[in-house]
Amino acid sequence: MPELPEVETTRRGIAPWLEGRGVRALVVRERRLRWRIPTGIEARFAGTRVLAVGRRAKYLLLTLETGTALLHLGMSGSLRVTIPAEPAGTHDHFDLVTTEGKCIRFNDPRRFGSLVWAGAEPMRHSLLANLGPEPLESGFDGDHLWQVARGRRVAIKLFIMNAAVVVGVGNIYASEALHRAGINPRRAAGRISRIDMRKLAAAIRDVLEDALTMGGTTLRDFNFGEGELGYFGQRLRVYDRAGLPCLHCATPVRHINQGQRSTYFCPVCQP
DNA sequence: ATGGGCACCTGGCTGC
DNA sequence: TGCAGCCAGGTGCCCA
Repeated sequence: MPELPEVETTRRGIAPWLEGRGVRALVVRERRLRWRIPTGIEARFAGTRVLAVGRRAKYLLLTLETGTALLHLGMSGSLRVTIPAEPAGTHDHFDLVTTEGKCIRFNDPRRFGSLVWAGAEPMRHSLLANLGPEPLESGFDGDHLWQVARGRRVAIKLFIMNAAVVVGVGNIYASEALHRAGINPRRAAGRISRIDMRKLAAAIRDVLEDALTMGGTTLRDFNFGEGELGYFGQRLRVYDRAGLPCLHCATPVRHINQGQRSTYFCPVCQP
């Protein structure tokens, strides 16, 4: 499910249950995620306290008194808030149990998610060290895109999905942002004008912020039954709409493959 | 350095 | 109804 807005909504959902709380235990049922959950990570969690729940790109950062753990939801991961007595279901791979009796439960059918120990300086961890700017923070704009794209022949859609360029732009929002910016996803990144890159940066920001607003309203209470994070019912303009009319000009939306992923665009609005 | 392709997994849907 | 085949929202890593 998760693209950046979903990850950020998850962060906001679990933070109130974790920040400042004591950790009773980390209970691992399945270690075989994208990377094997290290044996002994439980000892880092037990008896400590959660200082902060942060985010960098699509990684959630659980900052404990003992160091920081990185949690990634992968393609199909989700977190929900429950109680330890609730029986764990299929694909409920681990629980973070607080001293107040709450249980943050990780579910991930495809097991592309991960739980990694990053120690005292998480930003120096190899998974975080080489990431580009956050799209919703200062440091990301069209000039940045234009500068980094110079000389690059890769298709613009793959370019904006590259986390070294900008983080948090997944397959859905890449198509959506390019449609909003009126840019053909197959154009070479290095041949896009500074003006168009400014449009694109603004479109990326808008798409992600819209989704974030939607998620915030959809998931006001992240507790118990409501804690399941689904995909937001955001109105997608081109994604998964092959053959359907472009919402702007009614031309049928086209579907192509780029880098083994689906891309959707309007051939008229995105020449 | 860059770009292209593969890998990791399960589940849901489609079509025969 | 059963089943093979295909597709899925991520991303690190290997190779040319």
